[in-house]
Amino acid sequence: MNIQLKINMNDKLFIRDPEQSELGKKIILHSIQLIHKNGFEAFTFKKLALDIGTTEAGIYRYFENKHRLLIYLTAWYWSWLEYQVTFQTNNIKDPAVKLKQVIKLLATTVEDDNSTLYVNESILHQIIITEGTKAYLTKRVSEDNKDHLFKPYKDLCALIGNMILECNPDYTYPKSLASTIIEMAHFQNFFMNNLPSLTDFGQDKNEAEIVKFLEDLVFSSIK
Amino acid sequence: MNIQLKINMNDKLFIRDPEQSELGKKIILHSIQLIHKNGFEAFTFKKLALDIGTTEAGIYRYFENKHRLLIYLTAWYWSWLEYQVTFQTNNIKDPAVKLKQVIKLLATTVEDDNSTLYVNESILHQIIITEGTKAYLTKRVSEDNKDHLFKPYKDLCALIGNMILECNPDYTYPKSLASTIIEMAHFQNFFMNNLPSLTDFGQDKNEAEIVKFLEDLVFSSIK
DNA sequence: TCTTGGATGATAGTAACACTATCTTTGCAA
DNA sequence: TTGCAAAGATAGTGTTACTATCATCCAAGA
Repeated sequence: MNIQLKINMNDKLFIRDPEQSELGKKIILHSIQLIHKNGFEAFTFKKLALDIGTTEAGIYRYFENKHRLLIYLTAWYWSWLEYQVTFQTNNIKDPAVKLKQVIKLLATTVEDDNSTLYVNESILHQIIITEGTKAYLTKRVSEDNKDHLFKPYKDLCALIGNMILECNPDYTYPKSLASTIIEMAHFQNFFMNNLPSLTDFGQDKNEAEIVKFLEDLVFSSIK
Repeated sequence: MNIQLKINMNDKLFIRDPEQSELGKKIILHSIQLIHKNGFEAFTFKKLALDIGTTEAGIYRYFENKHRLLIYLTAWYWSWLEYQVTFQTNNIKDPAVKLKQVIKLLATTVEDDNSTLYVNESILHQIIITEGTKAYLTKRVSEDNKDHLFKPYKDLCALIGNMILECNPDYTYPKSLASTIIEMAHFQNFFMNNLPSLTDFGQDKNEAEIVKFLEDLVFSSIK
């Protein structure tokens, strides 16, 4: 089976759709590599252009600025992850089993998905851990939200929130618990690898421990 | 009673101690105002100098760059908060009551503390919500951690972790739960005010709801 | 076959940002 | 009174974050 996955992106995220051209795809591919390598702060369109072999102006024809590109990458990731969640929980009847599967998907290193050609999901996952929150932790968040730039994130959160309600329809905080496990899946991972004393996983640095912590957190809460 | 609170800062955080001079104190005072007003990305030493009525070079004599200044402000805040936590939970015997008090301190708007003259804790709290994680979500995190720049944050986390253990010595994830409630006290607040559909507090935007959510989360987990 | 328009390349330019350097002035302290 | 450190004043450099313009190239349509 050779299926290709096409994620529809909100067209306010870009000036010209990067999926519609070779240069556009290169921008996505190389920006993921560069941001991963040097971090978002050190990432510039000049360096990206040099890396690709095009010019700065060329990049600006696709994205307004690097912050928009970051929002694009995060939006792409959340959309892809929502698809993964839907796919991987399909046909699971027991809502608790379903929720465990989701936690695993959130907190475990993703394998590179070959049905998307110019995105390395594994590296993108690393970027989301370190840079993901910077997409919305800005003064522009409300404006950007009005343009629906964070819809994929909110959709995933709503999906998980509903799964929580499936487990316990009386639980009072499904959405907050959903956003908590999404963010903590990433933060605990970052802490484990960089500031281990903030976690209980410092010894073996094992993602499975994060999964166990989150499962304990969630299932204790919804009981 | 007129007591003044002096927080001892790691001297790797600055080039010249801002608490030792008028100009230094102005830098702290005005940087808090400017970052709060325009956000950390738009904040520059040029603008800060103009705001204070000094020159760019003057600021650079105190702080290496704006990122170091941000780490300074966050470190100050966490130290101050640890003091508040210690003070406000003093003489409370029941560990559960203690922990509830801590959650309230974390998730509730702080009043400006008049025992610190040139820091407005209330505004600083807002900054920490939006910009706090940017202090450590960088490529430099390990180096900065080696210089103990995040010690106040880690100390607070350890303190709360120990309170959790006081409630239940058998709980497996005290440190991760501590870092979770610290971060979530802020994230849920940010979401409530900016991306409300990620929370269950969209209607009345009441911080007391966040407190209830966190209490439920914590006490369900440690049972 | 010609042409036309859209994508790209090449080049240039500007304002702001992130510093560094140097020299002068000020104020207080030995 | 001299001396020294903090602060002010000014200048300069390389980089970042764009914007503008003009040339080229290529594929689709007339």
